[in-house]
Amino acid sequence: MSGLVVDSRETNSGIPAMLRRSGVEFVTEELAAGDYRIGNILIERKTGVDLFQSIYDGRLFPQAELLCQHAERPFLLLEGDIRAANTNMVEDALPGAVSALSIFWGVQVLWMPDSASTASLLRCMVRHSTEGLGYEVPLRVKKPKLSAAPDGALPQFLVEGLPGVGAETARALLRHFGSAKAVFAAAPEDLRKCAGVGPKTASAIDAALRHQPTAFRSTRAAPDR
Amino acid sequence: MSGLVVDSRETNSGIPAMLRRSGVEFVTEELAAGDYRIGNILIERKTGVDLFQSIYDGRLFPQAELLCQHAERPFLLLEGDIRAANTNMVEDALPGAVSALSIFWGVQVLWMPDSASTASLLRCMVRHSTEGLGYEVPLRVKKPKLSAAPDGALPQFLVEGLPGVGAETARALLRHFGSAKAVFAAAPEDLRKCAGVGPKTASAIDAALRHQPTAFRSTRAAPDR
DNA sequence: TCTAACGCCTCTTGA
DNA sequence: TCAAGAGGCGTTAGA
Ligand SMILES: [Mg+2]
Ligand SMILES: [Mg+2]
Repeated sequence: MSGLVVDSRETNSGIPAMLRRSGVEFVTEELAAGDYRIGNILIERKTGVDLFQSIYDGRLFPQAELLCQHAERPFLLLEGDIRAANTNMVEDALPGAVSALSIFWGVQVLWMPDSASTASLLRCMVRHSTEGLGYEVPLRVKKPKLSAAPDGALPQFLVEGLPGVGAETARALLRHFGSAKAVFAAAPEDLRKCAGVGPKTASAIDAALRHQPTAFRSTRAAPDR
Repeated sequence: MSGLVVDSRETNSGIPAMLRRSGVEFVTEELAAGDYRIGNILIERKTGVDLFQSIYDGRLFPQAELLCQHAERPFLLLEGDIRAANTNMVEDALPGAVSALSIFWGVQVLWMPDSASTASLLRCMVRHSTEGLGYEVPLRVKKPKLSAAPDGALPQFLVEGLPGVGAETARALLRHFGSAKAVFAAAPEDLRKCAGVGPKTASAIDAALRHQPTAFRSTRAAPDR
């Protein structure tokens, strides 16, 4: 996917320089909307002062509008101590603005404490959207290791993966059927014979085991669009 | 449209109380995913500590997956000085997580400085999504397009419980055998036909599935001695 | 999340 | 066809 484009007016924020220093490649252009573009992502960066100024003179929503016209995934990236910048507006101005931006325009509103963090975030977003994460994310983490785990740890862990099955039920199932393999092979009627498994859990288990997945979320490579 | 539903476990955050005080109506339920639901919007709220804890024990992405399964518009609402909560993790973990959630899961990430602002934000979101802004805005909603949540998460989760099997191998096994049930029923020789499974992994898997545990570590009752 | 270390798998080589 | 070795990839652990 396409790389990073930085709006020429962002130069004096110091962020482009930080990006360059950390080896991020980008081109500088005058963007019609937003400050940073990464593929279909378009980011408007604002300090607290910028933000309240925009709210004050009614430019915030038109700007969001513009952002939406130029990209599918609009972001507002707030930077620094936002609340301190609100000198003469009601407290609810911030939540109100964020709510409207997110609900009506689909704008994501992020916050970073300073411009160095903003640069890190941009660096990450560029990497993720051009190269992906580099691996598929594991859904199950902290497995009991085979050696030096108590006798029933691994089978219990396996069986606990079933929907509606926690530690108690997992043990009950294992006692009843003997092994994880047997549990996984059991018919729903037989599962129900085990304490803690009712009709709902039994059919959820059966469905989970039989389900033939067709698609997995991929994080290894850059997302398509 | 529909009103606000609050997860019962959010009660002690103080936010439901604030909402009630400011006259927002809501019902309390145990939500399967997320903390607040407004129509097709589902919001998971996290403080900095929550966030890093979730990253640390690998629950963040599975949670995001769940969020995506339960709503068309998944939100992550970060609260407070997030970065300050990162005590012992690589600095890039925060931007990395935010970027990944947004890019790969299509989660809309928002930020509010504190829980009072969160309450205001929720109040605004309820109002905005049920009544509109209340005044005329140049409205051009462009929905961020979310790819439909893939259906492989649960089977992958189950199969990943096997020793030596991570995200990659779990998917390979599921593609090869079709369902978790089939994977768990497979003979070691057949497991080996699958990329990523050699003799060691195959027999470790077989052993884990066949093993008949005799003892479980019990924490329910006081230890015997 | 990222980073680093480790272990396993696969493929190639060579006989 | 088999055995051995190098290299790459995937899994794990730790922060
Ligand atoms: Mg700007
Ligand atoms: Mg929460």
